[in-house]
Amino acid sequence: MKIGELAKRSGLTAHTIRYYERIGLLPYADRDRSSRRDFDASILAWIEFLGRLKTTGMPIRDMLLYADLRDRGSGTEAERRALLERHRESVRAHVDELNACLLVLDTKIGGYAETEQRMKDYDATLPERRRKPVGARSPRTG
Amino acid sequence: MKIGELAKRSGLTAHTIRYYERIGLLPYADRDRSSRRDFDASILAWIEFLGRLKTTGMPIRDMLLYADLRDRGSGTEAERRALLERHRESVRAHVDELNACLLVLDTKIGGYAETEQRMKDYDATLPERRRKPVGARSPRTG
DNA sequence: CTACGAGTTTGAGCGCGCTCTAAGTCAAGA
DNA sequence: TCTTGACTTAGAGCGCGCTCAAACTCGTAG
Repeated sequence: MKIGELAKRSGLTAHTIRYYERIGLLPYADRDRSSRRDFDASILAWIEFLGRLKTTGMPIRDMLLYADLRDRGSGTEAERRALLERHRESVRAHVDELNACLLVLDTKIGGYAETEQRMKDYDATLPERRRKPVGARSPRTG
Repeated sequence: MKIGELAKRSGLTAHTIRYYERIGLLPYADRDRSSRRDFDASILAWIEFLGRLKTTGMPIRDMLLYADLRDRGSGTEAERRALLERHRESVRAHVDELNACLLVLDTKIGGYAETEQRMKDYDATLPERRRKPVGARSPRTG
C-alpha cells in the first residue's frame, strides 16, 4: 500500500505518517525500487490503536515507550500491560473529572435557563405594547 | 489580595495570572499606589470556572468569547447559555469516546493477562530445575 | 541606610504535535 | 517524448498555552 492509500484509509495525512515513521511511532516502512514506502495492511491496526492512545490523551513520548516494547517483542508483555494499566487508570480518572465538570456545567446552564424564564415571566406582566422584541436586552439579571 | 496570594489560592502561577489578564481572560485588576495588582476575592470563583472549561478541553479562544459575553453583562445570557450548551455536548461526546477507548484498553490488557497466564501454565509443566526465574523472557508469545 | 523579597513591564522562548516548503525523483498515460 | 502527479528528503514554521528573563520599582525589616 502506498502512502496516499494509507493516508485515506487511516485518516492521517501523508505528512503525519512520514512524521510518525521518522520519530519511531511507526516502524520503518519497506521502500520500492524508487524509494517509495510500501506499507503492509497490518499497519492499519497499529495506527488505529495509536489513535486510541492519542484520543485518551497519551503523549507521544509514552506511545514511543510502548512502541519500543512492542518492537522488542516477547518478554516485554508485562511491561506493556503495566503501561496500559497505568494509562487506563489515568483515563478513568480523567473521565471522572469530566463528569464532575459536566455537573457544574449543568448547574450553570440551569441558572441561565432560570434567568431566561424570569425574563419571560416579567415580560408577560407588561401590557401588550410594551413587550420587548425577541432578543431585546432587559431587565438586568446579571 | 496580592498576586502571590491569589496564585496560592487558585493554583495558577503568578505568571499565568498575569498572562490571563493580558489576554483578557481575567478582568484588568485594580492596582495599588505602587502599581501592584489587588484582586477581589470574587475572582477565585471565575478562575475556578475557567479551570473547569480548561479541564473539559475548551480552547482559550472560546473562553475569551464567554468572558467577553460575561463582561457585557445582561442581555448576553442566551448566548452564554448556548455557548455552554454546545460545549457540554462536545464534552459528552468526548466522554463517550473515552469510554469506548477504555473498552479497547480493557480488551488489550486482557490479552496480555492471558499471555501471562499461558506462560505460567507452561512454566508449571516444566520439571522444577527448568523453571525460569521471575522476569525471564520465554517462551515467545508475540 | 541598606538589603531583601515581592511585585511590575515587555517581550522572548519553549514543548508539543504536527504541517508545510523546496527541490528533486520517478512511472505511467497522452 | 513530454507532462502529470504522486512520491522522496531535510528542515523550517506554526498554533497553542504557557513560562521565563531582564531590568526595574517598592515597602518593610534589620
